[in-house]
Amino acid sequence: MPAKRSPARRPTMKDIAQRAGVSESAVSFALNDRPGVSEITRDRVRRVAEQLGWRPSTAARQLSGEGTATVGLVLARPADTLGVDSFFLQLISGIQEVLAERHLGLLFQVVEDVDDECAVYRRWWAEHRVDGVLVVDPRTDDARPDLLDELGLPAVVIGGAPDARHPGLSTVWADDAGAMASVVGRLYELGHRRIVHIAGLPGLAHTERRIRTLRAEAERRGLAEVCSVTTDYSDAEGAAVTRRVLEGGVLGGGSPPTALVYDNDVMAVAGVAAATELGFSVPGDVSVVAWEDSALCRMVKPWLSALSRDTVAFGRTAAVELTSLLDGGPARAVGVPVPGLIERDSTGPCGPCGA
Amino acid sequence: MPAKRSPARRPTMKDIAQRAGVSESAVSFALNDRPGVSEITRDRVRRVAEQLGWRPSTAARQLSGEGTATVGLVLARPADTLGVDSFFLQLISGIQEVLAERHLGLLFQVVEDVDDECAVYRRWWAEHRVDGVLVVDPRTDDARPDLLDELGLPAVVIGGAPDARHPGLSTVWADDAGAMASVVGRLYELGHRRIVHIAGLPGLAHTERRIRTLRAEAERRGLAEVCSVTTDYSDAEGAAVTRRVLEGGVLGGGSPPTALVYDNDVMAVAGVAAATELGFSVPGDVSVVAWEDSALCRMVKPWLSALSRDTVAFGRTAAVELTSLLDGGPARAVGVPVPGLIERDSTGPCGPCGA
DNA sequence: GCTGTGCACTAAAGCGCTTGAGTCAGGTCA
DNA sequence: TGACCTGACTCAAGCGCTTTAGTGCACAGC
Repeated sequence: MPAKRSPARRPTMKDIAQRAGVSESAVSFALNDRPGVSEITRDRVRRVAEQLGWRPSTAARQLSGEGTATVGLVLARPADTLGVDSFFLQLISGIQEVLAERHLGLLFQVVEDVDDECAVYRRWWAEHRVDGVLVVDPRTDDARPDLLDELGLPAVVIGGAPDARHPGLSTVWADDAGAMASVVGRLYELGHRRIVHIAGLPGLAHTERRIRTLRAEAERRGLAEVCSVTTDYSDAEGAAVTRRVLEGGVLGGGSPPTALVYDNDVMAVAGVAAATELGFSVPGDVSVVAWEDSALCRMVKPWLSALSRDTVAFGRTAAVELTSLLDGGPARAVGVPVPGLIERDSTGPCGPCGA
Repeated sequence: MPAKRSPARRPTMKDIAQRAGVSESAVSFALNDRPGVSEITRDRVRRVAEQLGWRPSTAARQLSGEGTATVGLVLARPADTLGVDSFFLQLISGIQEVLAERHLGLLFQVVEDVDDECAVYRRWWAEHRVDGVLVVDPRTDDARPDLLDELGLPAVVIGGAPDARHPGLSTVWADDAGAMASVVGRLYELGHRRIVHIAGLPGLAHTERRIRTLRAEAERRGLAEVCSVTTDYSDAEGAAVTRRVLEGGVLGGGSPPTALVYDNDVMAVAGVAAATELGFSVPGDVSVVAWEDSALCRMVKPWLSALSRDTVAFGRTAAVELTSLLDGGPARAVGVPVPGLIERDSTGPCGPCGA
């Protein structure tokens, strides 16, 4: 027989009942603030429970109809796209702040694509693993809301637009459209007329929203030479697209734009490097704005102007919505503050441009 | 009554039993590959289960003595330190690859410090939430191994040194000492005699190991002007320390070093920026090595020479060890390949230095 | 014919908790 | 005095599984 050190035993309600001299039910009532026991007994039970270091077994609790006290989050991005992006860890740490308070666990999974993600939801649901989920990276044509509806799994969509077709889902959304409009406005003010938007993954709801807004704003202002190019968010594509754009291969007329808006910080940094290599000075020849602020933006020269928002708070808000949903609250759509443009050194007036 | 769409019902073993015309026990035997049913019955049961989309309820399963099919990972780092570091997401995605295969869930939590981390372990244990845990950022004076021993929670320590005092814990470790020795060796070869190591958090086991090794190597080679400075891994401290070091405030004699070794990529990048600002050219005046390779290292000029390892594989290895532990395998200490130095443009021969 | 053996399968207990249906003492009211 | 509450508890069932101890049957050996 292996001399395995016998681990401590977990106390159960039965232990408490015995010690306190009452029935298990009484213990249950006492510990769950249900009527049916006197205050005196309740106190005694609570004390014993504390003293024994008792915590309810989530499994047992769940089996008798309560929830699992766990929410799920799945990230559908290939491992390498995940790398440098600081967004998710920040988001998650915001989420955790709220969940930890309520002793809710976070079940986390990384998968390759949305189909796998759906499979995970099904499995979690069938295995009774989670009470609800947080959905990130909503898409324009997204199978997930329908699925979650079908499964009856409470969910909040992070970064989606409010969606009338799924009244059961909460949404926490940032006003990308507003932010994009303000960026374009500011660039216009600085004299820029030729703008390229190096966007993120096509199909992502916020990517499409930004692209639409850019187009709308351009039309409104009568700018013909404005466009978006989608990428995979990687530094490699950021650099490649930047080269293509600056060599005149994208905008009409064969000449380069005077302002570039990148959908994340990683691409912006890579883009600036690429631009510099091609002999473009930033912001002399071309202005650069990064969507998403982070330490990265202050690690390169020139420091990048960036759209900054409080990602941790974003996560917190999402978690709060989910807990409220779990408490039986109504599904809602709540907005978070519009990202603000922090102007550092990578943006400037359009000099001898527009020629 | 609210017109709530009734969600799909989860099928249970009872449903399968009925449909297949056998008892629940038979179903259990069939589905768990236990003897006691004929192959014919087993097949029939399996087919029915599949057709019904049945998955075992983790709660029920656990309540009857099986595990929870969940492992835990807690990250004890303040939210802001978490930011730019690509290490953890990579590690986690490696871990996931292995866990997903076995349908193990990953319970994830971010906390402030190790005390909180211990509290989480206790809670998880008491609530029966996890079958085992992955421990990261081992420290020189670490309370966690003792605690996990006491709780009898299977665990693998990621990045620790093999630890004879805790025979129950597995360890997955990288040979930092070897890597540091090789870096010092290479720098020595290039003519560098004055080296400063901008280390990570003090108290972290691998930080201390690297510092010790650096000192040992310096002594062995008779280098007097070599030292380590600890930081919090942030770009801010990386830059600040770099300035202090280059202004001669750290090494004896008041003159700057000719080579800098940074414990992560973020600090290395920030450091190069700081050095450039002070008028030092890289690698002309000072060579720079980053410990941990990532896209970041190729986003700045000059491209950074870096110690590279396969972090995703690191995570995979750790997860494999944990699953083997859960299967009743023995605790082991397994090494992963020593990080290799990729020489890019930030390292070069020590020119007119050593004067 | 009887016991023995092996096999395929069923019955039922039990895991730790919640909960609806009792039970029982003490008080109220007619 | 007896019917009737009410508050404080206890009982026991049940959640969905696993598992131990059967049960019933076919076949073998004496």
